Amino acid sequence: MEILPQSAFALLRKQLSQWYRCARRPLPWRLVPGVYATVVSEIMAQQTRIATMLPYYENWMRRFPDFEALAAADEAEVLRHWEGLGYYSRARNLHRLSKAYVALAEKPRTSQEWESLPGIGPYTAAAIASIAFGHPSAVVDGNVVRVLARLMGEEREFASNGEAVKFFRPPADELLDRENPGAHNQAMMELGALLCLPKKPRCAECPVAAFCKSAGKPEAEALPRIVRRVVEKMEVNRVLHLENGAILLHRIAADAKRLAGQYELPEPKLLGLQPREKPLAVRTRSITHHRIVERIYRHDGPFPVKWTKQPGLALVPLEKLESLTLSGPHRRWLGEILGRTRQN
DNA sequence: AAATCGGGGCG
DNA sequence: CGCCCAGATTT
Repeated sequence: MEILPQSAFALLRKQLSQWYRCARRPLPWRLVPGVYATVVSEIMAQQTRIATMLPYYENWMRRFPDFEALAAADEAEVLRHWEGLGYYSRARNLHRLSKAYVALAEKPRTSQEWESLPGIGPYTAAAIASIAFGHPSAVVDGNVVRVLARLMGEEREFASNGEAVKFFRPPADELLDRENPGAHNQAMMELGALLCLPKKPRCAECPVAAFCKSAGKPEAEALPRIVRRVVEKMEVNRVLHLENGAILLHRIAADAKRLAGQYELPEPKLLGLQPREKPLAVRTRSITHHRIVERIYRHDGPFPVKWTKQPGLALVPLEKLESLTLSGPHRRWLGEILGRTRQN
């Protein structure tokens, strides 16, 4: 896998590491590093922008400062701290991981050892082993795929993100700075996050532009070429019903595939209602390849069918909302809608 | 190999 | 509305 002439590798690594030392963001897991901080930050960052997960990270570390604290916590409280971040299996797996970790006499160190723990795949295992233990395992995430595709001028079309990750693993391994793998891996990702942007890359500021086949060219923006899934649109109606300082909520079944055990505003069909003309509020959210428009209708009663017969429906006093895990952005919605309703 | 997870922010 | 983010797991 010929990326560059051998003589160029050492200089590229040096340019990259010098840039990284100055340009790296002062992220909390860099300021207060450690094995636990690395694990939590890497799992929270999966498929999630750093800016999005940052407040969750701070809150999480206050409540669960180490593996022991997390292992001792209830799953309900763990999920409550993940509420709104999405991909909730990450939180369950991190909880399981902590319980397994504290029970281990020999703690995992290598990438291979970490990958046997729940929620740890190839990327996260390599990240933990390199950053927290200095082991020479190269990471390949979305940033690294983009940086390498442009560096190498790789124009082939990949059928999926996974295929691209597989393709760029050998060159990532070859390029890895084995003397300083943690900083090198983070530098590659930081380059993708700060300069080698998906659109309008800032090649003029790039420390490795001299080695890059796409630097300064308009073609850079088109790399990597990955076939993306079509976005599916969905529409959902929901009912807001308030009664004596309580709100009607639907608890999603514990064995449901998605959002198990979480609370949401009930859909009209659960209550035998038809959505009326004018929604109280309209909210849009998205997850992976879904884009969901949700219309929230106010209903003061009465109900055509006795809803108390429906499983999972319950009137929850507003002051008890704090301890429940609400689905996705529901807590934010309720804050907005109830705040407005109160004024009316 | 492909689908799923039903989150969010940006241009 | 399209794109993509420090991906992993299930099918």
